Amino acid sequence: MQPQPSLSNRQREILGYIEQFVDQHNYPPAIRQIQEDLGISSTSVVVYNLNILEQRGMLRREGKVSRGISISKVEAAFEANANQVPFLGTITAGSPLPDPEDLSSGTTEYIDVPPEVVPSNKLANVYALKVRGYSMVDALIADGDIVLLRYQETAQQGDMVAVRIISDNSVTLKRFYKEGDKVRLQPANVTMDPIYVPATNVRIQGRVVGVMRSM
Amino acid sequence: MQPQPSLSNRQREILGYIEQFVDQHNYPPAIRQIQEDLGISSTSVVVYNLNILEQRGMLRREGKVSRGISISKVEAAFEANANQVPFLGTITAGSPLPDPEDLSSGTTEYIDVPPEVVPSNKLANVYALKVRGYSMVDALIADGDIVLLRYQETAQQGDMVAVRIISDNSVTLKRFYKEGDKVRLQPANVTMDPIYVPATNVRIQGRVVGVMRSM
DNA sequence: GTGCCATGCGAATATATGTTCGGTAGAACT
DNA sequence: AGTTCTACCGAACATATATTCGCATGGCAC
Repeated sequence: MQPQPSLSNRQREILGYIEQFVDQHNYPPAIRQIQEDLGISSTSVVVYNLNILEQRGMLRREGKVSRGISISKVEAAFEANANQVPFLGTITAGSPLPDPEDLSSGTTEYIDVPPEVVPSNKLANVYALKVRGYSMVDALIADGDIVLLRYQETAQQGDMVAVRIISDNSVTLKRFYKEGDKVRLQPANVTMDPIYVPATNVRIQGRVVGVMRSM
Repeated sequence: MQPQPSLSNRQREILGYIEQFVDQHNYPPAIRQIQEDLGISSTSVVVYNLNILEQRGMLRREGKVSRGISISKVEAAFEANANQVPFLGTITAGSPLPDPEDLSSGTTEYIDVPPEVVPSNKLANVYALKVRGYSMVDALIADGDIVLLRYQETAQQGDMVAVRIISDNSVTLKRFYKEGDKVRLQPANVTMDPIYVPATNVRIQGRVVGVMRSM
C-alpha cells in the first residue's frame, strides 16, 4: 500500500545507530540509549520511528522486551563474510554431474571462496567442482584441484568450460572452440587429442573462473 | 591459578541456552529467561554461574544492562570462518620480500583461505604471496597466482619452496634439491635453467602448500 | 482559515530485569 | 566434630526499559 521505501532522515539515523551499536556490543540498544546518543528529546519519538521502521520491514521488535530490537544485520554480516559457493562434486572425463540448477536438494555442500579468487559481487551462479584426471594440466589445472565455474550456456572461442556431451551424458573440462556446426573440445594437455562433436550435442555448463589447489 | 577450563553441567547448559537464544532472536536472553527456561529456581543461581562463565572468558557482561550478555560466539564463528593468512606481497625472480617473521608491522593485509586448500588446524605459519612471472608454470603455477606457503627453514628433496639467495638478497619460487654442499634451484619450467648456489648462501623461507588462481 | 496528518515533546506509569543478601545442604579437608 | 567451600535457594530491592497519553508544531490540502 505504501510502495515508497522512503525513510525520513531520523529513521535512517536511528537504523544506522542500531547497526553500529549491535556491531559493537553484540546486543541491541535500549530505546533510551538511542534517544540520548542521538540527542532526541523523548523516548516516544524513538518509539514512533521504530514502529515505522518495523512496518517497513527494516527491523523486528519483540514487544515489552528490553532491547528487543533485532536487525537482520547479523545474518547479513555472516552472509557477507561467507563467500560460499555450492560444491557439486567431481568432474571426470566420463561421469555426469548434477545440473547446477538442481540446487534445491538442500543437502548441497558449500565451500569458501576468497574474494581474491572470485570477488564477492561476482559470486552469482558460481559453483565448484573437484577435478579428477589430468586432461587440463597444460592449462595449469591438475588432478585434485578445485575449479570454480560460473554457470553460462555460451562461451567465447578458447574459453575453458565444463561441457556436457549429451549423447554420452558425460561432463568434462575442456577448452571450447566452435568450428562451423561442430565444436572442438580441446584438452589442455599435449598428449591428448581433441574431440569433435556436433554443436547440437553439447551443452555448456559453465566457464572456469578460478582454481584452488591444496598441496 | 585455576588452570582447569572445566565447566559444570549447569554452566554448559546455560552457555548452550544463550547461544541458541541469540541464534534465534538476535538479542541475548534476560537472566530470568535463562532461569525459567532452564528450570532453575532462582535468578541468583544464574547470576552466580554467569559470573563464573565470565571469569572463564566464555562470555562478557555489561553490568546493570538488561540483556547485556554477549558470547564471544559471534566473533568465534567469524574467526572460525575467517581462515586468514597474512599476505606478504609479490614474489618475483629478483625482488626480495619481507621476512615472514616481520608480521609485527600491523599494517599487514590478510586473505581468506578455504579449509579445502589449507585445513584450519594447519594454518599456523602459513602466509600468502602473489606470483609474478612464469618460472613455475610446469608446476602448474602461473603469473598472477596466489601461493600459500608454510614457513619452514628446511625442505625435502624436490619440495617447492620460496628461497632467499642471500648474496643477491632476492627471493624466488623454485624446486629445492640439495646436492652435496650446493643447492640446485630448479624452475619448474623446461625453458629455464636451474641455478646452483652454495648451501650457505640460501635460506629457505617456506614450502608451498597451496595455490589459488583467479581467471 | 479549518482540518488533517506526520512528527515531535515531556511526563507519568507499568513492568522487565539485574543485584544483593541472608540462609541451607552437601562435599572435602583438618 | 568443626571448618571451609561450592552450589544453590528465596525474596526483597533498585533501576533500567518499554509503553502510554495528552499536548505542541508545522506543512499541506480544501
